[in-house]
Amino acid sequence: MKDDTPVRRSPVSLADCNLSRSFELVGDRWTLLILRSALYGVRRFDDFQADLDIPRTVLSNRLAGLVESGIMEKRAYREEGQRSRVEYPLTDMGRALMLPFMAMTQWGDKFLSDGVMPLTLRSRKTGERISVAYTDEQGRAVSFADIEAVIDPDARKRAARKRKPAKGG
Amino acid sequence: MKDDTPVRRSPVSLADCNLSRSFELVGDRWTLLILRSALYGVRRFDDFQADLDIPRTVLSNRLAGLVESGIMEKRAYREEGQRSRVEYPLTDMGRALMLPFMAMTQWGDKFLSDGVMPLTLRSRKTGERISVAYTDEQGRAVSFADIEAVIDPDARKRAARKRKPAKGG
DNA sequence: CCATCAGAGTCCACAAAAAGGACTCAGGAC
DNA sequence: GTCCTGAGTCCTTTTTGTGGACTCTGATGG
Repeated sequence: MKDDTPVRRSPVSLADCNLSRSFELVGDRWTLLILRSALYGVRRFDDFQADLDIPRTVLSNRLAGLVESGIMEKRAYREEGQRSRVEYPLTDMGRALMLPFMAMTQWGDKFLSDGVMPLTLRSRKTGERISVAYTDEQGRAVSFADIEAVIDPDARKRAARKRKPAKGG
Repeated sequence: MKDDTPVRRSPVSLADCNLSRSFELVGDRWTLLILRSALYGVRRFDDFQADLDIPRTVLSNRLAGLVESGIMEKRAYREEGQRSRVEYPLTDMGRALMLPFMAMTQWGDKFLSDGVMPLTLRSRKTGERISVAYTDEQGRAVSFADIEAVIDPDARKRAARKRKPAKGG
């Protein structure tokens, strides 16, 4: 973001930063791996457990947290002549994590993969390879070099006003 | 990715998945926060420490890991008439994390923010707001609904061949 | 009606990692 | 020589994770 100016502190406080807030919900090794499996389609307790070889206590805690955050849902399901069981499908909020996760996958593809990519995206219509990139308002890709960050120094105040609009919002 | 087929296991093993490999390097709460500060421009040990209020032992360990991964660099710097000290700038590999991190920020903006965004991106040329999105090969934005995932079942084998090309690569 | 099975957990003992604070070490400046 | 600052290390306490056994529930089957 900066090239030679010495930055001593992040310009956005941890409490106001939507990135660090995201990390509070999903920024934990097991949570990230659970979400990876979930985005691949896994939904059931024992399937997560076997897929990731995660301790059952940890899985139980993480799933509860993800449900509380609204990223997953806890729901009963019933297979043919089976009794009712529980599954953990992603909500819209959870499915929206596909974009950052694919951006991260792309990063891994580039820097960690020997050039082999087990998972790629393609267009249903044209079959073209799809990637994640910066785009402008017309939906045209923009190179990283042409981008600058904008910090809104009043974000904290405006957030406070939004939360209790009685006091002047 | 799937809508009603029951998926029992991830189609890509943890060892082959470039997403889970990425998480091995950066998928830890403190590591993610250190990288956030680094992308904001922070570089020095005590600055990271104060910015994040991170225990010094943890910071020390994490920075060593990030240097070993090639995400950060450990380098001496010298200010005007000061003695030489150490800084931790991001490498190209580290700076490339801006894309997944901005994708994650966008997710936080949408789901966690009350609509307030302290950090946004804009085009240096046109001033337009920049966002992160799926794009096709011509650099045109594509909606999520038009995308499908493609799994390469031979990725594991091809990766092995790439790593020791003497045996037939 | 009793035993069995599978999914979805909980409980407990042990190990690893994080938190917090004091301490060290190096090299200029005073 | 003494002070100061940046960049760590060391040590103790607390928290979290790990791994395995155990529980609970409701269908199935003999």
